[in-house]
Amino acid sequence: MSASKLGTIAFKQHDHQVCAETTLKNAEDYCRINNLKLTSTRRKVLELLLVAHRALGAYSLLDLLKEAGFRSQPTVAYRALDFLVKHGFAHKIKSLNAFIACTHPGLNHSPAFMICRQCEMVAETNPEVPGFNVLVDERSLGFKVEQTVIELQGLCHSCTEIT
Amino acid sequence: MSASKLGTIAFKQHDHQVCAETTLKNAEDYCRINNLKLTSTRRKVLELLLVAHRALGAYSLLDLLKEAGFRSQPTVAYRALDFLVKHGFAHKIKSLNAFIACTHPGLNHSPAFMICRQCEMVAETNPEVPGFNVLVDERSLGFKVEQTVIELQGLCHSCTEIT
DNA sequence: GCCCTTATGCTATAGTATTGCAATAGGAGA
DNA sequence: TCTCCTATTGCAATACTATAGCATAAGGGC
Repeated sequence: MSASKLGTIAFKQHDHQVCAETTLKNAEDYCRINNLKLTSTRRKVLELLLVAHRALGAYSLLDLLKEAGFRSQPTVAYRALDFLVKHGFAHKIKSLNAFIACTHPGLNHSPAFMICRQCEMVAETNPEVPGFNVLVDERSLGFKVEQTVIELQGLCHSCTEIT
Repeated sequence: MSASKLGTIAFKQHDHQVCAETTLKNAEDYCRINNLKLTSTRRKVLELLLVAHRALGAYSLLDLLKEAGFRSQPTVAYRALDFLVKHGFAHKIKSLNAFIACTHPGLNHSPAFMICRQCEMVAETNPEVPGFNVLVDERSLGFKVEQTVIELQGLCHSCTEIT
């Protein structure tokens, strides 16, 4: 049985390649509509992140870019990542200094991430995911929240079972 | 009027020097009781963090250590910081790659931080701070949370008023 | 005194990210 | 088409953050 047949609710099963292609197509559409340029480097970086299906450091990405025949100076990766993050196609995981593709881009959303310390999978929550809820009352906090970084580290369902 | 007379609820006013001394004394007590060694470098780093009263990068800290007559190799700062973080005397703010003193150390707590992008102040929430609440239901998430990184970026009360 | 553990000294290097400036490409408007 | 403008890319250097490895020293228990 292939690994893609296994899974849990949050770290759910699917074919990465199909998932990647669909998301890439969506990204292209989104860019066309919003007059953004998904240049070949940017597209490749997004594709690499999607196929990897986990968080990648900028320099790992750079290696992959190199293999794919792109230039491999840091700026190449960082510039593409800046673009992708800025427009919601990817997120930076601060805990890992790494980047992950976003599967529902375009929204200016601030998701939370669940990072499995064992299998290194990163799951992004979205408003539909039950079980997680952050309540912020800016008035009583005395703080105007503009951005949130919420990263939960622990064990995903699969890894909990194994242990 | 001194800056210490001003303030908000979350970023509340107080005399940093007094605050620092009290917290340092508490840290000493805690270490004595728990058989930990608050060596002079560790103590100095904690003091510097407390007096700065904001997040400091390891290398800023290193500069301050140097001024204070300590050695200034990175390991000096990082080792002290490791100790302080490990035992709850300080926290690392991942968003900033910087460190901040904790004013209620010893507890193995996972606080949330509010980071003002304007004045760079960092406030640590604790369970008593109203207005902030994270609800995690591990069962429905399918994820066993071991550690949390929660960092809110925005504007503190004072900076909101000014703007 | 001896052993063990923890902390420090020291050097080197790994890993992450940005700056600055020149060159180029592609679209908008004359 | 030509020109201007803006966004992107090429390129080199450098800044910033963090850890590894191994030798030495300090302190506590027996």
